[in-house]
Amino acid sequence: MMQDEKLKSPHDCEDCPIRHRAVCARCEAEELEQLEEVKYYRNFQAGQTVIWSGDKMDFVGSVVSGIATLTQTMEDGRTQMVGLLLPSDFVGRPGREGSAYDVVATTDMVMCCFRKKPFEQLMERTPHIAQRLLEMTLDELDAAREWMLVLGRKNAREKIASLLSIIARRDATLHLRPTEGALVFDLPLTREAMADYLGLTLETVSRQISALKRDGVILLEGKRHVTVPDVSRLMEEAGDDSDGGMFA
Amino acid sequence: MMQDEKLKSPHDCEDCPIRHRAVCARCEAEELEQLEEVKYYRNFQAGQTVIWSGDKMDFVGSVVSGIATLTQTMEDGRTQMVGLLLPSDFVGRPGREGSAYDVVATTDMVMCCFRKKPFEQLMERTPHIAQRLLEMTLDELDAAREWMLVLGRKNAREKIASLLSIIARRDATLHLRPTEGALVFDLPLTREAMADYLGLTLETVSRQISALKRDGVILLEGKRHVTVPDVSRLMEEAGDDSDGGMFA
DNA sequence: GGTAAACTTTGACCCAGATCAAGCGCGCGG
DNA sequence: CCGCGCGCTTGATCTGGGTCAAAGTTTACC
Repeated sequence: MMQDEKLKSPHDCEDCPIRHRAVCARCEAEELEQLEEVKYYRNFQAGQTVIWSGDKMDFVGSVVSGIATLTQTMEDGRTQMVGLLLPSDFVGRPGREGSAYDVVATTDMVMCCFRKKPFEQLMERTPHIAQRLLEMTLDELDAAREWMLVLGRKNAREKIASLLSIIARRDATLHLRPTEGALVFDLPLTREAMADYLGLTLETVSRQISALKRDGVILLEGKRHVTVPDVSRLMEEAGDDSDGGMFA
Repeated sequence: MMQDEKLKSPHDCEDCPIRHRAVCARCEAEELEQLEEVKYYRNFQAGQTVIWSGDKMDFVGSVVSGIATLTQTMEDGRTQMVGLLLPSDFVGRPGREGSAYDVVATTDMVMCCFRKKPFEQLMERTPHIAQRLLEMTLDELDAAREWMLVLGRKNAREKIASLLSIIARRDATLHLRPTEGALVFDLPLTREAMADYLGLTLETVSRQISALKRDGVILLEGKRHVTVPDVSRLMEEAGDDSDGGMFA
């Protein structure tokens, strides 16, 4: 296991790729300067654990690039993914010592970290940060509740379709790819990780993906590269309102 | 359907039963005065809908007494409860027009409502409110994620045990009932509502409750009055660490 | 006090998804 | 170039919880 390196900030907040969507989105130039003082970057390799559940966290931060997962594990080993962290998502909880979940990088990842104590103090002085964090937390809560519907009431095929459409949607907003009608993206998760997200076994995930492919809902190139020829068809399969405000 | 009544505030914030746990918990006397100006109370009867999903909300507020549920419904009628609102819990989302969920009173309920616009403005001026709301939202997010594990990975018996232990725990913190060893409480939900919370059918809920009773994990008086003779036994059945910090 | 409606329990049966078991294909180190 | 390991697919079988059905119990309202 190579140790992750702490780098001197490789770039300014000003031209940070997540400048306008992360927890710092609303900050003024002067507020950014204060953040820069407690900030540092960390690189993680695919597969590396960022934080273990229960561990003391001395930082919070934002995903700059790459993808991480948030998972919970029972004593007997059953695991449930409870969050998928994409660029601009926030990691850690101000006002709490330890992490409640395992955070694992599933791809190589760069995080913009803030030392926890100073960040918490900064938050008290800087409403722009607290406001933005509240907004992001409310969004995450909505996402978590939407996922509760998926876990509690959807069948395996609908679950897979739901996951694909969420990844597709987030991927689309990320690197603004218009692609009229069809969507193309890479799955950032193994079949097993998908199973952990969906409350299924990896075998069922594999079977349902094969079924969606067979039925023409998706096209696969290799195991990970997905094309969705008809997005509203996918949404139907997910059991959601078709075209739920997608063309906004 | 009798129309709910809008009452002139029946009591002062100062002696409000949820004064120190609701969104106003951190407010100073002077801040409370400002809140009082935009506040009013509403009573709901058991079974009454507080807000329909999608409806425009012109207020936010706190549950003062009674219990409400937050549910999501698919077009074909499948429903999933995504939240249980107990006294001091916050209803509504600042910065969003409509409600994403149905909110339904399951018992007679009193809500302390704030007109939405003025509340939002107040929040910008009053860090104590925003801070507290952030804290409460983070707690709800943790609860939602814990519930994702329940929905995704636990079997029916563990689900029921999890629900019982959550209700017992929240009930205990509510009206500080020490009751060494044994816990006693009333189920605030029908079997069907429990099923909607747990992603089960009401038949399975009924069967598993009977099984827990048969096995001596719980005692029932009538359908709703529950005694838990051994809390750590219940936690075991739920698949959680036994005595997870319960005796704090 | 009686009847209807709502809620709950229990039984019989079935099926979606879990489990167990092979085997494939690709990338990597030797 | 080979062989090993990991991720993935597919098949066979099993089972927990869903579905359908009936009947018991409580509550609410005439």
